[in-house]
Amino acid sequence: MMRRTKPDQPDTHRTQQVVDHIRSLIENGTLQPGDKIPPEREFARALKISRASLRTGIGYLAAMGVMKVKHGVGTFVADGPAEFGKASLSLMGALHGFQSWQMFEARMILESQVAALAAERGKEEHHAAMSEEVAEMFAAMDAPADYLIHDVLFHRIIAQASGNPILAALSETITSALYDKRRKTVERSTDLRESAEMHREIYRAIRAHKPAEARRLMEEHLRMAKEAQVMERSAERRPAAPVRSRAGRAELRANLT
Amino acid sequence: MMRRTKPDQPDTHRTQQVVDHIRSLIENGTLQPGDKIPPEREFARALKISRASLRTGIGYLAAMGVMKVKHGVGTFVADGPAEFGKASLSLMGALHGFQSWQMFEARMILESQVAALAAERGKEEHHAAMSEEVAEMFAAMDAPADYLIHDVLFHRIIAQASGNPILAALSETITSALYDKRRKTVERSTDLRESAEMHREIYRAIRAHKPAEARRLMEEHLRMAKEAQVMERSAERRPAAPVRSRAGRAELRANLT
DNA sequence: CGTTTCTAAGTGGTCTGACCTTTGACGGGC
DNA sequence: GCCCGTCAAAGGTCAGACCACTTAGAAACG
Repeated sequence: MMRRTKPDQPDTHRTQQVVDHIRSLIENGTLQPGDKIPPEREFARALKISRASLRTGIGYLAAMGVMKVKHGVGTFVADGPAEFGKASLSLMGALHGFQSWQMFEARMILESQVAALAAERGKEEHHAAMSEEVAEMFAAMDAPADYLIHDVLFHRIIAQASGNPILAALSETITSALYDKRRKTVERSTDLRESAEMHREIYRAIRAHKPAEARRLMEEHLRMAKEAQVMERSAERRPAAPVRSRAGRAELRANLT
Repeated sequence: MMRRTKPDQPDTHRTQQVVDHIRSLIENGTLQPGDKIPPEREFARALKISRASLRTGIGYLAAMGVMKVKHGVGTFVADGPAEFGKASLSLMGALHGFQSWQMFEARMILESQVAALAAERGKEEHHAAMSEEVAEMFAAMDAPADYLIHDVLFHRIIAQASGNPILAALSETITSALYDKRRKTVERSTDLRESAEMHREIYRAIRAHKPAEARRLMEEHLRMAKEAQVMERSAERRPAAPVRSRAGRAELRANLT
């Protein structure tokens, strides 16, 4: 019964093969954040696969934020703060009907807890960095765009100070989505002084290792930030996409063996 | 000075073009979860791009969990619960040195808050579904694998009952990563009765609309679950990958215009 | 007639190899 | 010494052929 053309290897799919290979390179330390991988043609030859397949695998990793591709320069291992796919949130928003208040709610829950952890575990280096950003915020109160940058930086440092990179990555995912939206309306903001002062208070609570207070202040801060942003885009388009009804019982079973 | 062969369009990169096109199809309701997109050859011709480029774009969307491709069948819009790239967490774990306790900590923070929200907002349909899963857990106490499935389902329903799909997606991301790990050790578990009873208590707190109690019980449950899992894989490999030191000041500035 | 098996069409996966576009660096001209 | 043209390197796109997996319907069998 003439056997198939099944030479030998189980020959897992190429994409998977590439991802696994690079994963192992990262795990054993051969590749570190910021490193450059070999040119596609060369790397493909080394892995004994076509350049097209290699590209598929790299594309997959790039989509998840694990790698960064620069046209005409090379492909690198991501080195910024961990994050779960920038486009991800907005894409999934379109797909699952995410609402603005839900983003704020999620952010509030995450960041307030993160602030509490930062108050428990923050080290001197973090306090110094936070202090610096607060100072920069006060200095940039009349330059909304600059202010925003230091605002984001401040929150990023807190996330780092929490000592939990996973929570930091989750926060980063939501914050960066919000940041993109914010950048468009920030020029209209007012009361940056009050905002800066709240940041200073949060900073003090964290430096003084007061978790409960840090959490409370962060919640208050985000609550006000939300209202401010809603106000900033008062006169704006309201497409109001039709929100499809929620999942049925059946689809909950997805991915369970 | 002879201009380039620049016919007309700004000609954004192909991948982006594909992603944007599909995004718009989703946003205007032409594509809904579960729908199938046209065959690659046909779709590529319609978009006036090569099949290879189309595939790159689809690959990007698939990597982020927005689409699902099935060899020999077709490509579909994802329909399961929202999630941020399954492989994502484990890949990023390798890259940023995620630790097990950090996953549990993140899960505890997210799920306890989610449980509180579910207690506030849960509807009858959710209570019914939760009740059913609890019953199934009691019925599967001597079949760890089955038990695990209903366990995951139970938590998934709570996430859905929270009324915040973003938080649900974040929980799902972490839970599914933990689920993969757990599946390997679950056969060794004991005390499933106690676990089932805790689930029942959580269910009761949510049904009774007691947020604070639901949060407390969920925290307690996850704390025990963590200890149980640590115990399950007592005699196991401990590679202890070298955790690279944390980010420097510079890389914090990433992605800020 | 019902069941099993085979076959072919449809669709995603991979390969090859050529050509285009973007960067960055080197080096000559002013 | 500065500016700009040129070129090599590396990623991006294309075209077309062929491979591999699924499914459904046809054909053979009981």
